[in-house]
Amino acid sequence: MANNYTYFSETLINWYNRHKRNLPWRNTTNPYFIWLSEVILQQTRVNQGLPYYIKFTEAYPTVQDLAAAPEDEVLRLWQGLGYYSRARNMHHTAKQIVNEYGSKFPDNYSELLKLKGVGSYTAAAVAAFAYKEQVAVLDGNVFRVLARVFGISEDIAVPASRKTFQEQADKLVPAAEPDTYNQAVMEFGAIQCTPIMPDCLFCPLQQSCFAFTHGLVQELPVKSKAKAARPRYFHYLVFEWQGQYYMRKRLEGDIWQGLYDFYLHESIEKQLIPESLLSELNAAGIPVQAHHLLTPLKEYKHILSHQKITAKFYLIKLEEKLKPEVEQETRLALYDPEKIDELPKPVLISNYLKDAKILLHL
DNA sequence: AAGACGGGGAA
DNA sequence: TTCCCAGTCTT
Repeated sequence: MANNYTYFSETLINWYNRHKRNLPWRNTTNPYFIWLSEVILQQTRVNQGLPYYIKFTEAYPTVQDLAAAPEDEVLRLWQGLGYYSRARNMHHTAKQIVNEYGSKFPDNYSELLKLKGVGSYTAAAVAAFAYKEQVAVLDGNVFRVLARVFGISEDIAVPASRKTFQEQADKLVPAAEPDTYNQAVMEFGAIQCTPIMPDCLFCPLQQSCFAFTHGLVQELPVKSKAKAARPRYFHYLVFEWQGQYYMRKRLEGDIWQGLYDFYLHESIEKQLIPESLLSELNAAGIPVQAHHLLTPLKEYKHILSHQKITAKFYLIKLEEKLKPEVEQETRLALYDPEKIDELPKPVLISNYLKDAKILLHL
Protein backbone atom coordinates (compact mmCIF):
# COMPACT_ATOMS: atom_id res chain seq x y z
CA MET A 1 0.00 0.00 0.00
CA ALA A 2 1.65 3.22 -1.18
CA ASN A 3 -0.71 5.41 0.83
CA ASN A 4 -4.34 5.61 1.86
CA TYR A 5 -5.39 7.28 -1.36
CA THR A 6 -4.02 4.64 -3.66
CA TYR A 7 -5.31 1.94 -1.34
CA PHE A 8 -8.78 3.44 -1.70
CA SER A 9 -8.70 3.70 -5.49
CA GLU A 10 -7.05 0.33 -6.03
CA THR A 11 -9.50 -1.40 -3.73
CA LEU A 12 -12.45 0.16 -5.50
CA ILE A 13 -11.13 -0.64 -8.98
CA ASN A 14 -10.53 -4.21 -7.90
CA TRP A 15 -14.03 -4.41 -6.50
CA TYR A 16 -15.42 -2.83 -9.67
CA ASN A 17 -13.76 -5.33 -11.96
CA ARG A 18 -15.49 -8.12 -10.09
CA HIS A 19 -18.92 -6.57 -9.53
CA LYS A 20 -19.65 -4.08 -12.30
CA ARG A 21 -22.85 -4.24 -14.27
CA ASN A 22 -22.58 -4.41 -18.02
CA LEU A 23 -24.07 -1.10 -19.12
CA PRO A 24 -24.04 0.09 -22.73
CA TRP A 25 -22.44 3.49 -22.11
CA ARG A 26 -19.46 1.74 -20.55
CA ASN A 27 -18.63 0.02 -23.81
CA THR A 28 -17.88 3.23 -25.68
CA THR A 29 -15.57 6.23 -25.60
CA ASN A 30 -17.80 8.19 -27.97
CA PRO A 31 -18.27 11.50 -26.12
CA TYR A 32 -21.72 11.96 -27.64
CA PHE A 33 -22.99 8.66 -26.25
CA ILE A 34 -21.34 9.30 -22.90
CA TRP A 35 -22.79 12.79 -22.67
CA LEU A 36 -26.23 11.43 -23.61
CA SER A 37 -26.04 8.77 -20.90
CA GLU A 38 -24.88 11.22 -18.25
CA VAL A 39 -27.67 13.69 -18.95
CA ILE A 40 -30.24 10.91 -18.89
CA LEU A 41 -28.86 9.60 -15.61
CA GLN A 42 -28.92 12.93 -13.76
CA GLN A 43 -31.13 12.36 -10.70
CA THR A 44 -32.27 9.14 -12.31
CA ARG A 45 -31.65 5.50 -11.43
CA VAL A 46 -29.87 3.34 -13.97
CA ASN A 47 -32.87 1.04 -14.33
CA GLN A 48 -35.14 3.95 -15.17
CA GLY A 49 -32.70 5.63 -17.55
CA LEU A 50 -31.51 2.56 -19.45
CA PRO A 51 -34.48 2.17 -21.84
CA TYR A 52 -34.28 5.88 -22.64
CA TYR A 53 -30.59 5.58 -23.47
CA ILE A 54 -31.41 2.76 -25.89
CA LYS A 55 -34.22 4.77 -27.48
CA PHE A 56 -32.13 7.92 -27.90
CA THR A 57 -29.07 6.22 -29.33
CA GLU A 58 -31.25 4.37 -31.81
CA ALA A 59 -33.28 7.43 -32.81
CA TYR A 60 -30.23 9.71 -32.86
CA PRO A 61 -27.02 7.77 -33.56
CA THR A 62 -25.01 10.98 -33.95
CA VAL A 63 -25.10 14.46 -32.47
CA GLN A 64 -26.12 15.69 -35.92
CA ASP A 65 -29.22 13.50 -35.80
CA LEU A 66 -30.18 14.89 -32.41
CA ALA A 67 -29.51 18.46 -33.54
CA ALA A 68 -31.72 17.99 -36.60
CA ALA A 69 -34.70 16.65 -34.67
CA PRO A 70 -37.73 18.82 -33.83
CA GLU A 71 -37.99 19.71 -30.13
CA ASP A 72 -41.41 18.08 -29.80
CA GLU A 73 -39.93 14.80 -31.00
CA VAL A 74 -37.05 14.97 -28.52
CA LEU A 75 -39.43 15.76 -25.66
CA ARG A 76 -41.74 12.95 -26.75
CA LEU A 77 -38.86 10.48 -26.52
CA TRP A 78 -37.97 11.94 -23.14
CA GLN A 79 -41.59 11.63 -21.94
CA GLY A 80 -41.78 10.00 -18.51
CA LEU A 81 -38.19 10.70 -17.49
CA GLY A 82 -38.92 14.00 -15.80
CA TYR A 83 -36.81 17.13 -15.40
CA TYR A 84 -37.61 18.08 -18.97
CA SER A 85 -35.16 20.98 -19.02
CA ARG A 86 -32.54 18.25 -19.41
CA ALA A 87 -34.01 17.33 -22.79
CA ARG A 88 -34.40 20.94 -23.88
CA ASN A 89 -30.86 21.84 -22.84
CA MET A 90 -29.49 18.68 -24.41
CA HIS A 91 -31.19 19.54 -27.68
CA HIS A 92 -29.88 23.10 -27.50
CA THR A 93 -26.37 21.84 -26.86
CA ALA A 94 -26.54 19.32 -29.71
CA LYS A 95 -27.38 22.13 -32.11
CA GLN A 96 -24.57 24.23 -30.67
CA ILE A 97 -22.07 21.39 -31.06
CA VAL A 98 -23.04 21.03 -34.70
CA ASN A 99 -23.21 24.73 -35.54
CA GLU A 100 -20.37 26.18 -33.49
CA TYR A 101 -18.04 23.27 -32.74
CA GLY A 102 -18.06 21.63 -36.16
CA SER A 103 -19.90 18.62 -34.68
CA LYS A 104 -16.88 17.86 -32.50
CA PHE A 105 -17.34 17.59 -28.75
CA PRO A 106 -15.19 19.72 -26.42
CA ASP A 107 -12.49 17.44 -25.09
CA ASN A 108 -11.76 18.78 -21.63
CA TYR A 109 -13.52 19.58 -18.36
CA SER A 110 -13.55 23.37 -18.51
CA GLU A 111 -14.80 23.50 -22.09
CA LEU A 112 -17.46 20.89 -21.40
CA LEU A 113 -18.61 22.91 -18.41
CA LYS A 114 -19.60 25.77 -20.70
CA LEU A 115 -22.30 23.70 -22.38
CA LYS A 116 -25.91 24.22 -21.35
CA GLY A 117 -27.14 21.41 -19.12
CA VAL A 118 -23.58 20.32 -18.37
CA GLY A 119 -22.64 21.04 -14.77
CA SER A 120 -19.64 20.00 -12.74
CA TYR A 121 -20.75 16.38 -12.49
CA THR A 122 -21.45 15.82 -16.19
CA ALA A 123 -18.38 17.76 -17.32
CA ALA A 124 -16.18 15.60 -15.09
CA ALA A 125 -17.91 12.41 -16.17
CA VAL A 126 -17.51 13.07 -19.90
CA ALA A 127 -13.94 14.32 -19.45
CA ALA A 128 -12.97 11.23 -17.48
CA PHE A 129 -14.88 8.57 -19.44
CA ALA A 130 -14.32 9.86 -22.98
CA TYR A 131 -10.93 11.53 -22.62
CA LYS A 132 -9.38 9.98 -19.50
CA GLU A 133 -8.90 13.38 -17.92
CA GLN A 134 -7.84 13.18 -14.29
CA VAL A 135 -10.92 14.79 -12.74
CA ALA A 136 -13.17 13.55 -9.95
CA VAL A 137 -16.88 13.06 -10.47
CA LEU A 138 -19.04 14.03 -7.51
CA ASP A 139 -22.55 12.67 -7.50
CA GLY A 140 -24.89 11.33 -4.83
CA ASN A 141 -23.01 8.04 -4.68
CA VAL A 142 -19.63 9.68 -4.26
CA PHE A 143 -20.92 12.01 -1.54
CA ARG A 144 -22.17 9.01 0.38
CA VAL A 145 -19.06 6.86 -0.03
CA LEU A 146 -16.70 9.69 0.92
CA ALA A 147 -18.83 10.75 3.89
CA ARG A 148 -18.71 7.22 5.28
CA VAL A 149 -15.19 6.10 4.46
CA PHE A 150 -13.52 9.37 5.49
CA GLY A 151 -16.00 10.39 8.18
CA ILE A 152 -17.11 13.67 6.64
CA SER A 153 -20.11 14.91 8.60
CA GLU A 154 -20.95 18.06 6.66
CA ASP A 155 -24.51 18.27 5.40
CA ILE A 156 -24.46 17.07 1.79
CA ALA A 157 -27.67 19.01 1.06
CA VAL A 158 -25.87 22.29 1.70
CA PRO A 159 -23.95 23.68 -1.31
CA ALA A 160 -21.13 24.97 0.90
CA SER A 161 -20.21 21.40 1.87
CA ARG A 162 -19.30 20.63 -1.69
CA LYS A 163 -15.83 22.13 -1.33
CA THR A 164 -14.81 19.64 1.36
CA PHE A 165 -16.05 16.68 -0.64
CA GLN A 166 -14.51 17.91 -3.87
CA GLU A 167 -11.10 18.36 -2.24
CA GLN A 168 -11.26 14.87 -0.82
CA ALA A 169 -12.47 13.44 -4.14
CA ASP A 170 -9.71 15.18 -6.09
CA LYS A 171 -7.02 13.51 -3.96
CA LEU A 172 -8.35 10.08 -4.80
CA VAL A 173 -8.37 10.08 -8.60
CA PRO A 174 -5.44 8.06 -9.94
CA ALA A 175 -3.60 9.40 -12.98
CA ALA A 176 -3.45 5.96 -14.52
CA GLU A 177 -7.12 5.16 -15.04
CA PRO A 178 -9.36 8.02 -13.93
CA ASP A 179 -12.17 6.62 -16.07
CA THR A 180 -12.29 3.22 -14.39
CA TYR A 181 -11.82 4.73 -10.95
CA ASN A 182 -14.70 7.18 -11.34
CA GLN A 183 -16.99 4.44 -12.64
CA ALA A 184 -15.88 2.33 -9.70
CA VAL A 185 -16.76 4.83 -6.94
CA MET A 186 -20.20 5.42 -8.35
CA GLU A 187 -20.90 1.75 -8.92
CA PHE A 188 -19.68 1.00 -5.42
CA GLY A 189 -22.11 3.58 -4.02
CA ALA A 190 -24.95 2.24 -6.12
CA ILE A 191 -24.46 -1.44 -5.29
CA GLN A 192 -22.42 -1.87 -2.10
CA CYS A 193 -22.41 1.35 -0.10
CA THR A 194 -26.14 1.95 -0.54
CA PRO A 195 -28.16 4.63 1.30
CA ILE A 196 -29.95 2.09 3.45
CA MET A 197 -28.72 -1.35 4.44
CA PRO A 198 -25.24 -1.04 2.94
CA ASP A 199 -23.46 -4.37 2.63
CA CYS A 200 -20.76 -3.61 5.21
CA LEU A 201 -20.30 -7.30 6.03
CA PHE A 202 -18.72 -8.00 2.67
CA CYS A 203 -17.20 -4.58 2.10
CA PRO A 204 -13.56 -4.47 0.96
CA LEU A 205 -13.13 -1.11 2.70
CA GLN A 206 -14.68 -2.30 5.96
CA GLN A 207 -11.57 -1.97 8.12
CA SER A 208 -10.52 1.39 6.71
CA CYS A 209 -14.02 2.88 6.76
CA PHE A 210 -14.52 5.60 9.37
CA ALA A 211 -18.27 5.07 9.59
CA PHE A 212 -17.97 1.32 10.02
CA THR A 213 -15.18 1.39 12.58
CA HIS A 214 -16.99 4.08 14.59
CA GLY A 215 -20.47 2.61 14.30
CA LEU A 216 -21.71 5.60 12.33
CA VAL A 217 -22.86 3.97 9.13
CA GLN A 218 -26.47 4.88 9.82
CA GLU A 219 -25.55 8.50 10.62
CA LEU A 220 -23.48 9.20 7.50
CA PRO A 221 -23.88 10.96 5.23
CA VAL A 222 -25.62 13.81 7.02
CA LYS A 223 -28.39 15.17 4.87
CA SER A 224 -30.97 17.74 5.94
CA LYS A 225 -34.55 17.03 5.06
CA ALA A 226 -36.27 18.45 2.02
CA LYS A 227 -39.19 20.82 2.35
CA ALA A 228 -42.67 19.34 2.17
CA ALA A 229 -44.20 19.32 -1.29
CA ARG A 230 -46.68 22.12 -1.86
CA PRO A 231 -50.23 21.09 -2.67
CA ARG A 232 -51.76 22.19 -5.97
CA TYR A 233 -55.26 21.62 -7.33
CA PHE A 234 -55.66 21.30 -11.08
CA HIS A 235 -58.97 21.36 -12.92
CA TYR A 236 -58.42 20.33 -16.52
CA LEU A 237 -61.08 21.18 -19.07
CA VAL A 238 -60.90 18.69 -21.90
CA PHE A 239 -62.69 20.34 -24.80
CA GLU A 240 -63.76 17.83 -27.42
CA TRP A 241 -65.06 18.63 -30.85
CA GLN A 242 -65.95 15.79 -33.20
CA GLY A 243 -63.43 13.36 -31.79
CA GLN A 244 -60.67 15.93 -31.60
CA TYR A 245 -59.32 17.59 -28.48
CA TYR A 246 -58.00 21.01 -27.61
CA MET A 247 -54.52 20.99 -26.13
CA ARG A 248 -51.73 23.51 -25.66
CA LYS A 249 -48.04 23.63 -25.14
CA ARG A 250 -46.97 24.66 -21.66
CA LEU A 251 -44.91 27.79 -21.28
CA GLU A 252 -41.89 28.51 -19.15
CA GLY A 253 -42.23 29.47 -15.51
CA ASP A 254 -43.87 26.30 -14.22
CA ILE A 255 -43.49 22.53 -14.37
CA TRP A 256 -43.62 20.63 -17.65
CA GLN A 257 -42.36 23.44 -19.89
CA GLY A 258 -42.69 22.42 -23.52
CA LEU A 259 -45.11 19.55 -22.84
CA TYR A 260 -48.76 19.58 -23.90
CA ASP A 261 -51.81 19.55 -21.66
CA PHE A 262 -55.38 20.84 -21.63
CA TYR A 263 -57.02 24.06 -20.58
CA LEU A 264 -55.99 24.36 -16.95
CA HIS A 265 -57.80 26.09 -14.15
CA GLU A 266 -55.93 26.00 -10.87
CA SER A 267 -57.58 26.61 -7.52
CA ILE A 268 -55.97 27.48 -4.20
CA GLU A 269 -58.30 25.21 -2.23
CA LYS A 270 -59.21 21.72 -3.27
CA GLN A 271 -62.78 22.66 -4.10
CA LEU A 272 -63.47 24.12 -7.53
CA ILE A 273 -65.28 27.43 -7.45
CA PRO A 274 -67.50 27.15 -10.54
CA GLU A 275 -68.31 30.88 -10.64
CA SER A 276 -64.62 31.69 -10.78
CA LEU A 277 -63.99 29.23 -13.58
CA LEU A 278 -67.07 30.20 -15.57
CA SER A 279 -66.27 33.89 -15.49
CA GLU A 280 -62.73 33.08 -16.59
CA LEU A 281 -64.03 31.02 -19.51
CA ASN A 282 -66.58 33.63 -20.39
CA ALA A 283 -63.88 36.28 -20.51
CA ALA A 284 -61.82 34.02 -22.77
CA GLY A 285 -64.80 33.57 -25.11
CA ILE A 286 -65.29 29.85 -24.45
CA PRO A 287 -69.00 28.97 -24.32
CA VAL A 288 -69.30 26.76 -21.23
CA GLN A 289 -72.15 26.77 -18.74
CA ALA A 290 -72.45 25.49 -15.21
CA HIS A 291 -74.31 22.31 -16.18
CA HIS A 292 -71.38 21.27 -18.37
CA LEU A 293 -69.15 20.95 -15.33
CA LEU A 294 -70.13 17.53 -14.06
CA THR A 295 -67.94 16.56 -11.17
CA PRO A 296 -65.59 13.86 -12.41
CA LEU A 297 -65.60 10.56 -10.58
CA LYS A 298 -61.89 10.09 -10.59
CA GLU A 299 -59.35 12.20 -8.80
CA TYR A 300 -55.74 11.94 -9.91
CA LYS A 301 -52.94 12.29 -7.40
CA HIS A 302 -49.65 13.13 -9.02
CA ILE A 303 -46.67 13.36 -6.70
CA LEU A 304 -43.56 15.30 -7.66
CA SER A 305 -40.66 15.88 -5.32
CA HIS A 306 -41.70 19.48 -4.76
CA GLN A 307 -45.42 19.49 -5.57
CA LYS A 308 -48.39 17.32 -4.71
CA ILE A 309 -50.94 17.72 -7.45
CA THR A 310 -54.58 16.74 -7.22
CA ALA A 311 -56.18 16.84 -10.64
CA LYS A 312 -59.68 16.47 -12.02
CA PHE A 313 -60.59 16.26 -15.68
CA TYR A 314 -63.86 17.69 -17.01
CA LEU A 315 -64.70 16.36 -20.45
CA ILE A 316 -66.75 18.97 -22.29
CA LYS A 317 -68.19 18.37 -25.75
CA LEU A 318 -68.34 21.54 -27.76
CA GLU A 319 -71.16 22.19 -30.22
CA GLU A 320 -68.79 24.04 -32.47
CA LYS A 321 -65.14 24.86 -32.83
CA LEU A 322 -63.64 27.73 -30.90
CA LYS A 323 -63.30 30.95 -32.85
CA PRO A 324 -59.82 31.50 -34.34
CA GLU A 325 -59.24 34.53 -32.14
CA VAL A 326 -60.18 32.48 -29.08
CA GLU A 327 -57.81 29.72 -30.13
CA GLN A 328 -55.08 32.28 -30.55
CA GLU A 329 -55.73 33.99 -27.24
CA THR A 330 -55.93 30.75 -25.25
CA ARG A 331 -53.18 29.08 -27.34
CA LEU A 332 -55.46 26.04 -27.65
CA ALA A 333 -55.29 23.95 -30.78
CA LEU A 334 -57.32 20.97 -31.96
CA TYR A 335 -55.60 17.58 -32.24
CA ASP A 336 -56.90 14.18 -33.26
CA PRO A 337 -55.91 11.15 -31.17
CA GLU A 338 -53.18 10.05 -33.59
CA LYS A 339 -51.54 13.45 -33.31
CA ILE A 340 -52.06 13.54 -29.53
CA ASP A 341 -50.13 10.29 -29.30
CA GLU A 342 -47.15 12.01 -30.87
CA LEU A 343 -47.20 15.06 -28.60
CA PRO A 344 -44.93 15.12 -25.55
CA LYS A 345 -47.18 15.01 -22.50
CA PRO A 346 -46.78 14.93 -18.70
CA VAL A 347 -47.34 11.47 -17.22
CA LEU A 348 -50.47 12.81 -15.52
CA ILE A 349 -51.97 13.70 -18.90
CA SER A 350 -50.96 10.36 -20.44
CA ASN A 351 -52.63 8.55 -17.55
CA TYR A 352 -55.85 10.45 -18.13
CA LEU A 353 -55.80 9.90 -21.90
CA LYS A 354 -55.43 6.20 -21.32
CA ASP A 355 -58.20 6.02 -18.70
CA ALA A 356 -60.53 8.05 -20.89
CA LYS A 357 -59.75 5.74 -23.80
CA ILE A 358 -58.75 8.70 -25.91
CA LEU A 359 -55.43 6.97 -26.37
CA LEU A 360 -55.52 3.20 -26.42
CA HIS A 361 -51.86 2.33 -26.32
CA LEU A 362 -48.96 4.08 -24.47
C1' DA B 1 -27.84 29.94 -0.15
C1' DA B 2 -32.16 28.38 -1.35
C1' DG B 3 -35.69 26.98 -4.49
C1' DA B 4 -37.42 24.96 -8.82
C1' DC B 5 -37.59 21.20 -11.56
C1' DG B 6 -40.29 14.65 -12.55
C1' DG B 7 -40.98 10.40 -11.96
C1' DG B 8 -40.33 5.88 -10.20
C1' DG B 9 -38.73 2.23 -7.13
C1' DA B 10 -37.33 0.31 -2.70
C1' DA B 11 -38.22 -0.56 2.24
C1' DT C 1 -45.08 7.20 3.90
C1' DT C 2 -40.03 8.41 3.24
C1' DC C 3 -35.93 8.50 0.79
C1' DC C 4 -33.29 9.45 -3.09
C1' DC C 5 -31.57 8.65 -7.44
C1' DA C 6 -24.53 9.08 -12.31
C1' DG C 7 -27.69 17.30 -11.01
C1' DT C 8 -28.38 21.88 -13.21
C1' DC C 9 -30.18 26.35 -13.44
C1' DT C 10 -32.19 30.47 -11.55
C1' DT C 11 -32.95 33.86 -8.17
